[in-house]
Amino acid sequence: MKSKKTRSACPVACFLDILGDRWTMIIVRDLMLGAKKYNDFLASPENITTNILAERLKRLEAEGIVKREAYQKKPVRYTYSLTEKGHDLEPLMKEMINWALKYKDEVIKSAADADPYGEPREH
Amino acid sequence: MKSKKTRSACPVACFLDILGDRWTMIIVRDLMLGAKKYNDFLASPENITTNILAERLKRLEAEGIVKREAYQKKPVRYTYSLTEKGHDLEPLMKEMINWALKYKDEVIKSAADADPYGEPREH
DNA sequence: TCTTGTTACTTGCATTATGCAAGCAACAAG
DNA sequence: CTTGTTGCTTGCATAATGCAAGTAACAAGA
Repeated sequence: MKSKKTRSACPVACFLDILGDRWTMIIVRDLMLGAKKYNDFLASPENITTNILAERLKRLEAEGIVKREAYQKKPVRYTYSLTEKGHDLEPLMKEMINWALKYKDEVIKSAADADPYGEPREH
Repeated sequence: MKSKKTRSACPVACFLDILGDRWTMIIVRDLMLGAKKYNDFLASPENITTNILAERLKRLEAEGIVKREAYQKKPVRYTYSLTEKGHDLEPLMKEMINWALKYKDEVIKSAADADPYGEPREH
Protein backbone atom coordinates (compact mmCIF):
# COMPACT_ATOMS: atom_id res chain seq x y z
CA MET A 1 0.00 0.00 0.00
CA LYS A 2 1.84 2.97 -1.28
CA SER A 3 -1.23 5.18 -1.69
CA LYS A 4 -0.54 8.80 -0.86
CA LYS A 5 -3.14 10.04 1.56
CA THR A 6 -5.78 12.15 -0.16
CA ARG A 7 -6.71 15.34 1.65
CA SER A 8 -10.45 14.75 1.29
CA ALA A 9 -12.96 12.82 -0.78
CA CYS A 10 -13.71 15.92 -2.86
CA PRO A 11 -13.01 15.32 -6.56
CA VAL A 12 -11.26 18.68 -6.83
CA ALA A 13 -8.92 17.81 -3.97
CA CYS A 14 -8.33 14.33 -5.41
CA PHE A 15 -7.46 15.80 -8.78
CA LEU A 16 -5.02 18.21 -7.18
CA ASP A 17 -3.44 15.50 -5.06
CA ILE A 18 -2.42 13.74 -8.29
CA LEU A 19 -1.94 16.54 -10.81
CA GLY A 20 -1.90 19.75 -8.82
CA ASP A 21 1.66 20.93 -8.87
CA ARG A 22 3.90 23.12 -10.94
CA TRP A 23 5.09 20.47 -13.43
CA THR A 24 2.79 17.50 -13.92
CA MET A 25 0.35 19.14 -16.33
CA ILE A 26 3.29 20.53 -18.32
CA ILE A 27 4.38 16.95 -18.93
CA VAL A 28 0.82 15.93 -19.84
CA ARG A 29 0.71 18.86 -22.29
CA ASP A 30 3.94 17.68 -23.91
CA LEU A 31 2.54 14.17 -24.25
CA MET A 32 -0.56 15.61 -25.93
CA LEU A 33 1.71 17.51 -28.29
CA GLY A 34 3.48 14.30 -29.22
CA ALA A 35 6.44 14.11 -26.88
CA LYS A 36 7.52 10.50 -26.44
CA LYS A 37 11.13 10.34 -25.35
CA TYR A 38 12.88 11.76 -22.33
CA ASN A 39 14.66 14.42 -24.31
CA ASP A 40 11.42 15.58 -25.93
CA PHE A 41 10.25 16.78 -22.51
CA LEU A 42 13.56 18.44 -21.78
CA ALA A 43 13.28 20.36 -25.05
CA SER A 44 10.17 22.26 -23.92
CA PRO A 45 10.62 25.96 -23.19
CA GLU A 46 9.87 25.68 -19.47
CA ASN A 47 13.17 23.85 -18.90
CA ILE A 48 12.05 21.16 -16.53
CA THR A 49 14.95 19.64 -14.64
CA THR A 50 15.87 16.00 -15.07
CA ASN A 51 15.25 14.94 -11.49
CA ILE A 52 11.70 16.31 -11.50
CA LEU A 53 10.94 14.91 -14.95
CA ALA A 54 12.07 11.43 -13.96
CA GLU A 55 10.10 11.50 -10.73
CA ARG A 56 6.91 12.78 -12.38
CA LEU A 57 7.03 10.23 -15.18
CA LYS A 58 7.19 7.49 -12.55
CA ARG A 59 4.29 8.96 -10.63
CA LEU A 60 2.18 9.38 -13.75
CA GLU A 61 2.88 5.79 -14.70
CA ALA A 62 1.97 4.62 -11.20
CA GLU A 63 -1.29 6.57 -11.49
CA GLY A 64 -2.11 4.90 -14.81
CA ILE A 65 -2.03 8.19 -16.71
CA VAL A 66 1.13 7.41 -18.67
CA LYS A 67 2.40 4.14 -20.10
CA ARG A 68 6.03 3.35 -20.72
CA GLU A 69 7.17 1.02 -23.48
CA ALA A 70 10.61 -0.13 -24.52
CA TYR A 71 11.41 0.79 -28.09
CA GLN A 72 14.86 -0.82 -28.11
CA LYS A 73 17.16 -3.08 -26.14
CA LYS A 74 20.89 -2.68 -25.60
CA PRO A 75 20.56 -0.24 -24.09
CA VAL A 76 16.91 -0.47 -23.22
CA ARG A 77 15.10 2.80 -23.94
CA TYR A 78 11.52 3.76 -23.38
CA THR A 79 8.83 5.85 -24.95
CA TYR A 80 6.13 7.48 -22.88
CA SER A 81 2.54 7.98 -23.96
CA LEU A 82 -0.86 8.74 -22.50
CA THR A 83 -3.26 6.02 -21.51
CA GLU A 84 -7.00 6.54 -21.96
CA LYS A 85 -7.03 8.01 -18.48
CA GLY A 86 -4.41 10.47 -19.64
CA HIS A 87 -6.18 11.34 -22.87
CA ASP A 88 -9.30 12.06 -20.84
CA LEU A 89 -7.48 15.10 -19.48
CA GLU A 90 -7.82 16.79 -22.87
CA PRO A 91 -11.09 18.66 -22.19
CA LEU A 92 -9.56 19.99 -18.98
CA MET A 93 -6.40 21.01 -20.82
CA LYS A 94 -8.51 22.86 -23.37
CA GLU A 95 -10.30 24.78 -20.62
CA MET A 96 -6.96 25.76 -19.10
CA ILE A 97 -5.88 27.10 -22.48
CA ASN A 98 -9.21 28.89 -23.04
CA TRP A 99 -8.98 30.66 -19.74
CA ALA A 100 -5.34 31.57 -20.13
CA LEU A 101 -5.84 32.89 -23.65
CA LYS A 102 -8.76 35.00 -22.50
CA TYR A 103 -6.85 36.63 -19.65
CA LYS A 104 -3.20 36.58 -20.59
CA ASP A 105 -3.47 37.96 -24.11
CA GLU A 106 -0.34 39.99 -24.18
CA VAL A 107 1.87 37.20 -22.83
CA ILE A 108 0.33 34.39 -24.72
CA LYS A 109 -0.64 35.36 -28.23
CA SER A 110 2.72 34.18 -29.49
CA ALA A 111 2.19 30.81 -27.82
CA ALA A 112 -1.24 30.58 -29.43
CA ASP A 113 0.53 30.85 -32.76
CA ALA A 114 2.50 27.77 -31.77
CA ASP A 115 -0.80 25.90 -32.13
CA PRO A 116 -0.97 23.78 -29.01
CA TYR A 117 -3.55 21.47 -30.57
CA GLY A 118 -2.09 21.18 -34.02
CA GLU A 119 -0.11 18.29 -35.41
CA PRO A 120 2.18 16.28 -33.17
CA ARG A 121 5.85 17.03 -33.37
CA GLU A 122 8.09 15.20 -35.75
CA HIS A 123 11.04 13.38 -34.22
CA MET B 1 6.59 45.82 -11.69
CA LYS B 2 5.83 43.00 -9.37
CA SER B 3 5.09 40.47 -12.12
CA LYS B 4 6.32 37.00 -11.24
CA LYS B 5 8.36 35.65 -14.11
CA THR B 6 6.34 33.26 -16.24
CA ARG B 7 8.16 30.13 -17.32
CA SER B 8 7.08 30.44 -20.94
CA ALA B 9 4.46 32.07 -23.14
CA CYS B 10 2.47 28.82 -23.30
CA PRO B 11 -1.07 29.25 -21.95
CA VAL B 12 -0.78 26.02 -20.00
CA ALA B 13 2.39 27.21 -18.28
CA CYS B 14 0.86 30.63 -17.64
CA PHE B 15 -2.19 29.05 -16.06
CA LEU B 16 -0.01 26.89 -13.84
CA ASP B 17 2.18 29.83 -12.85
CA ILE B 18 -0.93 31.46 -11.36
CA LEU B 19 -3.12 28.57 -10.24
CA GLY B 20 -0.94 25.48 -10.39
CA ASP B 21 -0.26 24.58 -6.81
CA ARG B 22 -1.71 22.41 -4.10
CA TRP B 23 -4.14 24.97 -2.64
CA THR B 24 -5.24 27.76 -4.95
CA MET B 25 -7.95 25.82 -6.80
CA ILE B 26 -9.26 24.51 -3.48
CA ILE B 27 -9.92 28.12 -2.48
CA VAL B 28 -11.53 28.84 -5.86
CA ARG B 29 -13.74 25.78 -5.36
CA ASP B 30 -14.83 27.07 -1.94
CA LEU B 31 -15.66 30.46 -3.46
CA MET B 32 -17.77 28.71 -6.11
CA LEU B 33 -19.54 26.82 -3.34
CA GLY B 34 -20.35 30.11 -1.60
CA ALA B 35 -17.53 30.64 0.87
CA LYS B 36 -17.16 34.33 1.65
CA LYS B 37 -15.43 34.81 4.97
CA TYR B 38 -12.04 33.69 6.19
CA ASN B 39 -13.47 31.02 8.45
CA ASP B 40 -15.57 29.55 5.64
CA PHE B 41 -12.36 28.49 3.92
CA LEU B 42 -10.91 27.09 7.12
CA ALA B 43 -14.02 24.97 7.57
CA SER B 44 -13.36 22.93 4.43
CA PRO B 45 -12.32 19.32 4.94
CA GLU B 46 -8.82 19.76 3.49
CA ASN B 47 -7.77 21.83 6.51
CA ILE B 48 -5.85 24.58 4.80
CA THR B 49 -3.55 26.39 7.22
CA THR B 50 -4.07 30.06 7.99
CA ASN B 51 -0.73 31.27 6.66
CA ILE B 52 -1.30 29.67 3.25
CA LEU B 53 -4.93 30.83 3.09
CA ALA B 54 -3.99 34.44 3.83
CA GLU B 55 -1.20 34.42 1.28
CA ARG B 56 -3.31 32.82 -1.46
CA LEU B 57 -6.21 35.21 -0.97
CA LYS B 58 -3.80 38.10 -1.45
CA ARG B 59 -2.34 36.54 -4.58
CA LEU B 60 -5.77 35.81 -6.04
CA GLU B 61 -6.82 39.37 -5.37
CA ALA B 62 -3.63 40.68 -6.98
CA GLU B 63 -4.38 38.50 -10.02
CA GLY B 64 -7.90 39.91 -10.29
CA ILE B 65 -9.52 36.53 -9.68
CA VAL B 66 -10.91 37.42 -6.25
CA LYS B 67 -12.31 40.68 -4.93
CA ARG B 68 -12.32 41.68 -1.29
CA GLU B 69 -14.99 43.93 0.20
CA ALA B 70 -15.45 45.26 3.72
CA TYR B 71 -18.75 44.18 5.24
CA GLN B 72 -18.26 46.03 8.54
CA LYS B 73 -16.07 48.57 10.28
CA LYS B 74 -14.78 48.46 13.84
CA PRO B 75 -13.18 46.11 13.37
CA VAL B 76 -13.05 46.10 9.63
CA ARG B 77 -13.86 42.69 8.20
CA TYR B 78 -13.90 41.51 4.62
CA THR B 79 -15.79 39.14 2.39
CA TYR B 80 -14.13 37.45 -0.55
CA SER B 81 -15.81 36.64 -3.84
CA LEU B 82 -14.95 35.73 -7.42
CA THR B 83 -14.60 38.35 -10.11
CA GLU B 84 -15.70 37.55 -13.66
CA LYS B 85 -12.18 36.29 -14.27
CA GLY B 86 -12.67 33.95 -11.33
CA HIS B 87 -16.10 32.75 -12.43
CA ASP B 88 -14.63 31.95 -15.82
CA LEU B 89 -12.74 29.13 -14.12
CA GLU B 90 -16.01 27.22 -13.72
CA PRO B 91 -15.81 25.19 -16.95
CA LEU B 92 -12.29 24.15 -15.97
CA MET B 93 -13.44 23.24 -12.47
CA LYS B 94 -16.19 21.10 -13.96
CA GLU B 95 -13.70 19.23 -16.12
CA MET B 96 -11.55 18.58 -13.07
CA ILE B 97 -14.56 17.12 -11.31
CA ASN B 98 -15.60 15.08 -14.37
CA TRP B 99 -12.19 13.51 -14.65
CA ALA B 100 -11.85 12.83 -10.96
CA LEU B 101 -15.31 11.29 -10.72
CA LYS B 102 -14.57 9.05 -13.67
CA TYR B 103 -11.32 7.71 -12.24
CA LYS B 104 -11.58 7.95 -8.49
CA ASP B 105 -14.98 6.40 -7.99
CA GLU B 106 -14.34 4.57 -4.79
CA VAL B 107 -12.77 7.55 -3.03
CA ILE B 108 -15.09 10.16 -4.35
CA LYS B 109 -18.64 8.93 -4.56
CA SER B 110 -19.35 10.26 -1.11
CA ALA B 111 -18.06 13.67 -2.13
CA ALA B 112 -20.25 13.58 -5.21
CA ASP B 113 -23.22 13.20 -2.89
CA ALA B 114 -22.12 16.47 -1.30
CA ASP B 115 -23.18 18.06 -4.60
CA PRO B 116 -20.28 20.35 -5.44
CA TYR B 117 -22.43 22.33 -7.86
CA GLY B 118 -25.58 22.52 -5.84
CA GLU B 119 -26.82 25.47 -3.83
CA PRO B 120 -24.35 27.78 -2.12
CA ARG B 121 -23.85 27.30 1.57
CA GLU B 122 -25.91 29.16 4.08
CA HIS B 123 -24.03 31.33 6.58
C1' DT C 1 -14.46 45.21 35.40
C1' DC C 2 -12.72 40.92 34.12
C1' DT C 3 -12.71 36.83 31.90
C1' DT C 4 -13.87 34.14 27.87
C1' DG C 5 -14.79 33.90 22.99
C1' DT C 6 -14.65 35.11 17.94
C1' DT C 7 -12.67 36.72 13.64
C1' DA C 8 -8.96 37.49 10.85
C1' DC C 9 -4.97 37.23 10.51
C1' DT C 10 0.82 37.01 11.49
C1' DT C 11 5.06 34.79 13.06
C1' DG C 12 8.49 31.13 13.83
C1' DC C 13 10.34 26.97 12.85
C1' DA C 14 10.54 22.06 10.94
C1' DT C 15 9.78 19.37 6.90
C1' DT C 16 9.12 18.70 2.04
C1' DA C 17 9.48 20.17 -2.75
C1' DT C 18 11.91 22.40 -6.21
C1' DG C 19 16.10 24.32 -8.68
C1' DC C 20 20.69 23.76 -10.11
C1' DA C 21 24.72 21.36 -11.23
C1' DA C 22 27.17 17.46 -11.83
C1' DG C 23 27.91 12.52 -12.46
C1' DC C 24 27.31 8.09 -14.77
C1' DA C 25 26.17 3.81 -17.50
C1' DA C 26 25.61 2.16 -21.94
C1' DC C 27 26.20 2.42 -25.97
C1' DA C 28 27.44 4.77 -31.31
C1' DA C 29 30.59 7.07 -34.38
C1' DG C 30 34.92 8.59 -35.89
C1' DC D 1 40.48 5.22 -27.90
C1' DT D 2 38.32 9.52 -27.62
C1' DT D 3 34.18 12.20 -28.05
C1' DG D 4 29.19 12.47 -28.15
C1' DT D 5 24.30 11.13 -27.07
C1' DT D 6 20.48 9.33 -24.35
C1' DG D 7 18.36 8.56 -20.18
C1' DC D 8 18.63 8.91 -16.22
C1' DT D 9 20.62 9.49 -10.64
C1' DT D 10 22.81 12.00 -6.86
C1' DG D 11 23.97 15.90 -3.86
C1' DC D 12 23.13 20.11 -2.08
C1' DA D 13 21.02 24.95 -1.71
C1' DT D 14 16.80 27.46 -1.75
C1' DA D 15 11.82 27.96 -1.71
C1' DA D 16 7.20 26.21 -0.53
C1' DT D 17 4.37 23.98 2.70
C1' DG D 18 2.86 22.14 7.37
C1' DC D 19 2.24 22.86 12.11
C1' DA D 20 1.72 25.36 16.21
C1' DA D 21 1.31 29.35 18.53
C1' DG D 22 0.57 34.28 19.10
C1' DT D 23 -1.93 38.76 18.40
C1' DA D 24 -5.23 42.78 17.62
C1' DA D 25 -9.70 44.28 17.92
C1' DC D 26 -13.55 43.87 19.32
C1' DA D 27 -18.44 41.38 21.62
C1' DA D 28 -20.85 39.19 25.33
C1' DG D 29 -21.56 37.45 29.75
C1' DA D 30 -20.47 37.08 35.00
